[in-house]
Amino acid sequence: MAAPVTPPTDKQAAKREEILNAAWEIFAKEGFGRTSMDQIHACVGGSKRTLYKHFPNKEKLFEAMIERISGRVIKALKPRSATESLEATLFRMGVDYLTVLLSEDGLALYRAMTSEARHFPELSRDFFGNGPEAATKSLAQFLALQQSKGSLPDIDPETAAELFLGAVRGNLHLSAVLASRSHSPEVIHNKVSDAVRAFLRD
Amino acid sequence: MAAPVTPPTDKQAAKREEILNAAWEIFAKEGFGRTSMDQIHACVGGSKRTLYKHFPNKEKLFEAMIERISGRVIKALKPRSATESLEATLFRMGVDYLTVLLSEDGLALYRAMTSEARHFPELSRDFFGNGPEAATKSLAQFLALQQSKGSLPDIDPETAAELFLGAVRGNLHLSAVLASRSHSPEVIHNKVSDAVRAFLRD
DNA sequence: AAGATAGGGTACGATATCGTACCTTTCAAG
DNA sequence: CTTGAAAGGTACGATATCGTACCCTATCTT
Repeated sequence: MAAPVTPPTDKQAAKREEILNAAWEIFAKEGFGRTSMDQIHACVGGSKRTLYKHFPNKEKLFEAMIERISGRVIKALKPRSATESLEATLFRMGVDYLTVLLSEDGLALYRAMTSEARHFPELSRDFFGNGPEAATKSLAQFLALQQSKGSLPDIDPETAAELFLGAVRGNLHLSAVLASRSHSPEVIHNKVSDAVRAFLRD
Repeated sequence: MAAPVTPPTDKQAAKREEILNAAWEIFAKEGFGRTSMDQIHACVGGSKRTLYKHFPNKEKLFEAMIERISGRVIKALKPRSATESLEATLFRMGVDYLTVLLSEDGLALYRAMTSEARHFPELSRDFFGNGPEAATKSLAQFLALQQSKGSLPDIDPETAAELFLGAVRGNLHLSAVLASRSHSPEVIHNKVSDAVRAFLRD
């Protein structure tokens, strides 16, 4: 006997996705406080009953939506395996990192997590841990490998990774978040290039 | 004849301060959306009429409060004149910068500006311009001076300043904002010390 | 084909919030 | 002492929002 209560899982899942997409659309633009369930309901269509069937309240909807988009953004942050030279790898990692951070979703997610960190502490802690901190650890691992090959001076790799990624962010992230400045790929490339040169002292 | 309509300006100003302090207390903890005028009114006491006499609505109160606290925080960011060695100056500037950024008010202000950047764009733009950007420019000026003395390689000073301050922030700021981690003065000192060493390549 | 189950559409109750109105109290000036 | 403006105290109206209740349609199982 198949589970009798969830046979048409596909449609339900599709509806769920639809709701989450609509919710993100509005939450990302307006923030948690200024977004009403009625707005989301109007955007997604259908009945309020089904909306509340999928997510029992606004908080739960917000959490589910954040976990979803967070997973997506963080996946884009995962470094690809490094087979190029030290300099090329640093450059590529920096560009990838900044590109995700400064993407529309990356910025909206960061704003949402910053705004609601006090009211959704586990959520934002997880975001930090799986996002920026994990990225730092990944880079640190790579740097440790390079040290074992003698291509890098013997500094604490995690410290070095943090310094490098901080330098890569520079003021770009702050200016995007606070001053709504958008940054072209060229600007990103130049900034990362500066950081790599300074890091490797060329 | 003294101005007949505003003789007790002192009391009015005192009341205004009181309101702004109460407002900051709650806004900083709860954010704009979750703070109600009734809460502020209850906290400051007195009549709602007088509250609205000083600030015609919630937005204006928020703006006035942000400008006030922002001015205070930014003033603390202004670098003292540098008379020590290059290394000592960099270190001191870094510590001062991080200390302000990671202070309770600094973090609350940053959260507020990030959360409300879309709805108070001039406010957050000014905050970025007078805060982090101005700090970068100050440091750049100092670095340019050092270059003219030959104590530093010939890189674009503003770029170098941005890289340095970014490295100083590292993950401390992110972890404080997103993961509510607090950082002792020792941690701050160590982090800045790392950044200075890397920057000067000692 | 018939009934059960999910979903659409909308109205509703409870509550909270913004900003105002009204009346009373304080307090300084003439 | 009188008087008039500023501030305290509180009630109120309008509106918005969260979550639920109802009722009707469509789709899927047996």
